[in-house]
Amino acid sequence: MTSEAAKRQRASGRPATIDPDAVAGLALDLFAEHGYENTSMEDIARAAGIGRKSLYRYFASKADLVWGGTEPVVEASTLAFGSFHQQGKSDADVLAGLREAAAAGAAVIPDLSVTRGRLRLIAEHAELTSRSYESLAPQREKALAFLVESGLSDSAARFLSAAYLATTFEAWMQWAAGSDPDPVPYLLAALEVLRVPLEKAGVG
Amino acid sequence: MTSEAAKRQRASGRPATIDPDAVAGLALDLFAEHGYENTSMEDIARAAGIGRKSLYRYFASKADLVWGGTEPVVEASTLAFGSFHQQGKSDADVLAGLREAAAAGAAVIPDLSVTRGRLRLIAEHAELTSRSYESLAPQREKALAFLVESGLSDSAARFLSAAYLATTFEAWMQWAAGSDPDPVPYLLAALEVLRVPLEKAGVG
DNA sequence: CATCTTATGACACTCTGTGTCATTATGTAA
DNA sequence: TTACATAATGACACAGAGTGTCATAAGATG
Repeated sequence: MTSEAAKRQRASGRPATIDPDAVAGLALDLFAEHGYENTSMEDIARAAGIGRKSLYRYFASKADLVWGGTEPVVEASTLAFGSFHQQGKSDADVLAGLREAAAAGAAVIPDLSVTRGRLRLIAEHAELTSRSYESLAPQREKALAFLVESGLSDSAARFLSAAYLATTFEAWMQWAAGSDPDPVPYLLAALEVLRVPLEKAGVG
Repeated sequence: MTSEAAKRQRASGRPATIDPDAVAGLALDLFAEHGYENTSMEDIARAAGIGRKSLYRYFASKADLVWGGTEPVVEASTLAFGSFHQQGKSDADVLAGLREAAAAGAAVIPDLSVTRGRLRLIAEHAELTSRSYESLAPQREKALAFLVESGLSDSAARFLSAAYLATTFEAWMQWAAGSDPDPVPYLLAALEVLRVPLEKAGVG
């Protein structure tokens, strides 16, 4: 039994026999070998030795096999947002908070080569690229909350958080397209195009 | 025969009998009445008095019925980018070019109330919101080309165009959620969060 | 061993999106 | 008027995503 399976273990009842991480990795291998659209959910289930319905119990969609494991990144970013405030820094320098959060998110990724493979697969398929808006929604919410707490108007905070997500995603894509080991310089360069509006205001 | 059908008319052969605009409008009505996911392509085809296959000949996907008619907006934005350069303005003020392009795009929309309805439908369905990345791709390319021509590095231009699209989309969504007649103030406010990096450089 | 909990997968279903192909309608030329 | 070319049309069939139901299997607990 893997650690992932152990996590799902309850006090009683049948324990999980499927390791989601292993299945996702296997799916990524199949996608790399035969192509994303040429690999059906049934193919993946068969290769994993499980049923198609069981596969859907762990992954709500085919895209979830690629977009996945972002919870630790969001969690690390959220912690960075929180500690940034706790350090009593100025609200005027919210951009520094965004930079720290982006870097903190990147820092918790265990295997960057796997992430690079996932991002390249995402870049190659519009169906997966589109998914970014949904998949990054939790990060957007955390950034929005941070910006509102920093004193920005709701409207300005929404604009800035939208730009924050779009630029950092673009940074990750640029990093994935190359071979540089460290994504952080890309993230910092991306955030250079952002600024906090002087009036901190929205429309009007 | 409508003007739209006339546009598709060739020198010879059977002329089109289906008006895509009418079909899309009818589809929007059905979505509003029964909900997006409760309305199948077959329902729409039946209501329009055509076959499902014919419906797919005019609209590549169900989402295309909602995301559609953006070509004039892209065209107007592109023209604004071009005339901005022709006026011999400084490359340093590329943000003004982005503002003009965004406003020019909004100016060519014939019926804003229809656009508001479409955007609200998009806001309510993650499936449609996700589509923004693909649907806005042409605008992203035009903005990217403009920024590169303005002297930005390819990397910085990609970051800025990503932020441009994300913020203007967010502006449209905020406008659609309210009742203000003019979307331009939202667009201008959104672009206030952008800046041109001083070194105009990318990573490194 | 009995029982409870949960994973599992078989079955059936709707819907999206695609491909093929015969048919029909209409404009143009002989 | 008669071919003829062109393109719209829709009938049929199909793969695959995603969902719902339900009987069964398997392991943990008492």
